[in-house]
Amino acid sequence: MTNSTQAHAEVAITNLGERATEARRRTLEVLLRAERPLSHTEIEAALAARGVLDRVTLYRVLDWLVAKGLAHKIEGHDRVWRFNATADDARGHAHFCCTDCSKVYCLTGIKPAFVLSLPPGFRLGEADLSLRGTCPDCQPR
Amino acid sequence: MTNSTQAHAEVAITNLGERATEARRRTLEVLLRAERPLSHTEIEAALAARGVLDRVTLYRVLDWLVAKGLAHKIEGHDRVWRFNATADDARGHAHFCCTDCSKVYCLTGIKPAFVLSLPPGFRLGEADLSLRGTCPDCQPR
DNA sequence: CTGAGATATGCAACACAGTAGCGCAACGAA
DNA sequence: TTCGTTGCGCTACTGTGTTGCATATCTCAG
Repeated sequence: MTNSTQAHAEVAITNLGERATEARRRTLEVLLRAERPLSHTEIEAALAARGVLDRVTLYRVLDWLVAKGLAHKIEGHDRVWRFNATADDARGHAHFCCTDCSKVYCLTGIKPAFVLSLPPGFRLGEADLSLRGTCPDCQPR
Repeated sequence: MTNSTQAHAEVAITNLGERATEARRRTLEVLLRAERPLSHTEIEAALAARGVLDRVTLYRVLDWLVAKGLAHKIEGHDRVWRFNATADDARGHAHFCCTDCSKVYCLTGIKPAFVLSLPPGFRLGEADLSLRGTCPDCQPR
């Protein structure tokens, strides 16, 4: 499992004809292994286990991954970016943000459907549906 | 017009049995007069015309207005809160954020409709639909 | 009217995510 | 090897929002 994720990360990068540097491989690895979007800080912590990566470098690597389409970037309700290895149906799914622990989950099953009646002059690019509530871990039982 | 907005602001506050201080009146006034949600900085600038208000006080006044239901707080894509005098149908409408000038607009006509099939264990609180694109002012003509 | 308690405000200092500039290291092509 | 390009790390900075505490202002009982 561990090794296959490593390999997957490396292949994904080299397939684009890009340099699979240590920083990029390890960062993508962390994202691929996570089952929910991670914040910069969470990624940093995850990486720290095997040697630290500079804070700024991590920001740049994450932006790079997003630019190359290997990751996507979503915003929580705490003014923090979170990152996700891009899945098959990346575009347009909803996100769920726990108001308790503030973890974010991708809800790939839910897509926003809304009446597209923008006022004149507005041109639509993208739409995000973001839900708030409590996640399974934080359910008052 | 100017005076009626002033009066409206004052009445809205005193109607709640709360103290209509200078800071609160003027802040609410600015929000009432704006036709789109304003950021802290924009509000500060608008207030500055008639004497400055402390940055922190403004933050507190805004939170107070939100707590009292006189304003609501939305988040843009730039990690900045924006505030809006609460309209009749405040809950659940969509917001449009211009990717060019990053101004935010309320689209009270559009409400998210989505299939509510949350995975087990998730409990839904609120939902935000946020749209991105270019606003009328920023249309490449 | 006055004084005590509650509430608002202002100031300074802080916390935190994210960014800019710059030098050096690693790579890759000639 | 050399040289240009790309990536990395360090330091310092920006902008938004927050905390703590002292002072000012309001309210209301007496």
